[in-house]
Amino acid sequence: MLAHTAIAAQPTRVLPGPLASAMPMPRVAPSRTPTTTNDIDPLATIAQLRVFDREQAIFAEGEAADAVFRVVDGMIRLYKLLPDGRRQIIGFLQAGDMVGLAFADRYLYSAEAITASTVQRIARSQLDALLDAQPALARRLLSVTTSELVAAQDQMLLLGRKSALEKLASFLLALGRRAGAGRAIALPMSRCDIADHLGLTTETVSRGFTKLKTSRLIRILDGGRVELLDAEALADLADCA
Amino acid sequence: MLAHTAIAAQPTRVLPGPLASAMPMPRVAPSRTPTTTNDIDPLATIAQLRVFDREQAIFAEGEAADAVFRVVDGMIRLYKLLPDGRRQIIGFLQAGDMVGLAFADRYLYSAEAITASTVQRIARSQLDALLDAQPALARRLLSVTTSELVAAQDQMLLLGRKSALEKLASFLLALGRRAGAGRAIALPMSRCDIADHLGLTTETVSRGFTKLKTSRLIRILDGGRVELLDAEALADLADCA
DNA sequence: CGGTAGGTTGAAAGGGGTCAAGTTGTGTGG
DNA sequence: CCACACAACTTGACCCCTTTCAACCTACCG
Repeated sequence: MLAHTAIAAQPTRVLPGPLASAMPMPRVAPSRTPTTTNDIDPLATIAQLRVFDREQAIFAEGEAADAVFRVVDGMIRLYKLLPDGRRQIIGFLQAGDMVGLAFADRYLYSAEAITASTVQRIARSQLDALLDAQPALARRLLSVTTSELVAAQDQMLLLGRKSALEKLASFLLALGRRAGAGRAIALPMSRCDIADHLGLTTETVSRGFTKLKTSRLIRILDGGRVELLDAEALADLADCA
Repeated sequence: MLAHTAIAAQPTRVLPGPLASAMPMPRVAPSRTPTTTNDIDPLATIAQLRVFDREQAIFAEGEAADAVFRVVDGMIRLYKLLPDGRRQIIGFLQAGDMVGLAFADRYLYSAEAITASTVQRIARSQLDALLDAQPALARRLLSVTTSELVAAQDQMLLLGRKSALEKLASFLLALGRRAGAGRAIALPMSRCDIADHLGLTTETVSRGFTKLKTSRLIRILDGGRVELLDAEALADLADCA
């Protein structure tokens, strides 16, 4: 349950701010947030783009929380550790998700890039100023945070009350819902990451994948991708959650 | 893991709004929220006070979410159910806590009074209007919601990675932190409630209490109250979380 | 091609669940 | 105020799902 091989704290490249508007417009929490305003994103104007390598740390639990982040591209894991090394992955973040909206003075979890990732970095001081200037922004952030809270509550139900196979089915369906469209899902995270997200061990996750494969509910494609062959049966397995 | 004997949906008494200001001023999420403004609470002006009996339902998962609530007195449980009846208690709410800030059009969990409770009911339409009139309120709600998210993340770590005894110790310490002051903690909820909050069974919770008792870490007082005899040893057991 | 990390599979052990039987506590009615 | 009924809680014995420990396989990368 270890292998936390985060390498460095400094991003590979730091792109200056103005380039932000040249990037593909990041949506705010796609499929989870009912976006109310569709005008130019005010956050993008004060964000600094940063690129992180695979397995690189973005910030660590306990560090001064001087910035919040929004994922533009790639995948990030957020996790908390117990003193003896047991790890719980709080969530996997994809394009559009916000990170670090804790409003505590220290980060309460760690963040690492799973794949090479691009994130917007928004300094706390600038965010506070922007919140003063644009009060409507607080309502959008409230909406985003509320969506995260809903996801967290679903995860509590999963962790507290579901069996290993139910957890795995729920996890794949949730990923599928985010990916939408085709039924092929990218699984860039390791079995260990999945285990630490679902409160299981790598072995149990692996056995679960095998069982879902032999039951013809999923199919493993190349490049660590998975196809959901029978979403309905999976939903049944996942106990409707 | 069942025994969900919620009785009625209508509150016992409905007190008219103006009385709100005569009640003891509810703090916003005590010990979890750094209260920034100390002026008269704007929510109280549009809130309607309601009293619920012990074991009475406040709202149920799936109902139209036409109001949010704030606990003035008593204790509330929030929970989600799986189709087969397995229950996960999302949280126990006490004075100052907010309920139902989901901003979905349906409640995503159920709420029931554990003890006789007084809550402020705030209609969604009125809350929206108030948010328009007082943009600063959104930032306070954002702060409250963020605190809930932090608590939810701690709970994920607990559910996913802690042993039964560690879960129980963490739970008692968290309650103790909220109660503050003396080390006697009120435990108005049943063993079944605690079990459904910690992802355990009543039997395991009961065995845990016995073990903590015989280890002289806690002492059971009358009226379902518990005294933490050795908070440090408990914190050790809880793995610092 | 060889080394290594990640993944799969097997066998055994254990923590917590399940089932069952007491015990305590509490609210109600006589 | 006491007696009863019922629910909540506790304790014990057994079982099972997941973990643990271990071996092996596979893929990627130098």
